[in-house]
Amino acid sequence: MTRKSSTAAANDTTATQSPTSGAHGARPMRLSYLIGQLDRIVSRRLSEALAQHGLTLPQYTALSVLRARGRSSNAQLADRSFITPQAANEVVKTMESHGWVMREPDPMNRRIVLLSLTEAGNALLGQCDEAADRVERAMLDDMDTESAHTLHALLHNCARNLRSA
Amino acid sequence: MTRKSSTAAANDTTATQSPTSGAHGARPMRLSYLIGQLDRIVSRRLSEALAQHGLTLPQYTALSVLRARGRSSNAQLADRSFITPQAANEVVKTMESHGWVMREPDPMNRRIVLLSLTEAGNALLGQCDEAADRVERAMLDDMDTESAHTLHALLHNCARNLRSA
DNA sequence: CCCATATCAGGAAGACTGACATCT
DNA sequence: CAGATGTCAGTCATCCTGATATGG
Repeated sequence: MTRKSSTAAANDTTATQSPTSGAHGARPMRLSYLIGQLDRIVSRRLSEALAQHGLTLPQYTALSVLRARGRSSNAQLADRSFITPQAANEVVKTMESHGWVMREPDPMNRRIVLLSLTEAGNALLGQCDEAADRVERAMLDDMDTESAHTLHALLHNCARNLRSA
Repeated sequence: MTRKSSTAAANDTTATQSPTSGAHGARPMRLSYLIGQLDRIVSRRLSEALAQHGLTLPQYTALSVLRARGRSSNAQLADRSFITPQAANEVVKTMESHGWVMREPDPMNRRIVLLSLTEAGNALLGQCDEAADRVERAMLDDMDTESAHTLHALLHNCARNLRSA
């Protein structure tokens, strides 16, 4: 029984008024709060789904990045996964031992190790995509295709704005 | 200099084709990926901004929830912050020692401890709101008010769908 | 007896900073 | 020598699971 969003609202003694802040109750939560909340829920759902296939969320992210961008150095992978090169290296080491990714020296630069998906990694990724699709479909639920597309564009825009800032 | 989204694209050896996956290059990243990415960036920015006021992101979240919802039990706070009661308790203990939140026994149920903002906590929260506003303004940047409102609604909808599922 | 709440204890996963060697 | 990369080591903040005690 892992935190099933319980029955918390049971004993809702909902103080009619806070002692310090004058007005509350209908105050809209800020965007950063909603983003964090949603990420928490999605990550949890996704992790549960991926666990059935034997991999973690960071691993799934790395595999997705490698498929989308093709051969990448560890530094590139880290940058695109928004984690540190050290953290990315940890993930890669584990996945290489499982035979999901390959590491081969860059013919152009002996200092760089290029990473890419193996056949096994690509196949596993395909299976996990289905699991991820199920989670996202549940998330979108009633929303139409256009709304989903709008959300995609808005999120992308927000990330771009903050990255360039 | 902490990971300034570096100059990674420098040595872009961009393999013209992945060895395993046939087609890639323009594959759109899935929503869960974008959500995670954006949360990472926002959290980092927000944490930096909040640090100047002496508090962490989980603390800011807890203070915000307490202001928005009024007196709450630790269990309620945890549920609304999407963390475990134990984690919430950790945050509360620290904040109580700083004098930002008050703990008083529920007159209706001696087992429950009600949490609420102190004057100091409310004042500090107000200062941090300004810092958070700056981050969100940078995030929205060129987007108009309507887009921001749309994003807010969509995120809220997604979270609701997954929570009820 | 059963459930919810609060809280203590232990521990695991992730990410960060610092340091160092190698290569361009 | 400067810049970029990969990697090892240490550390830390956050969150989790497990267990206990108490109240409704």
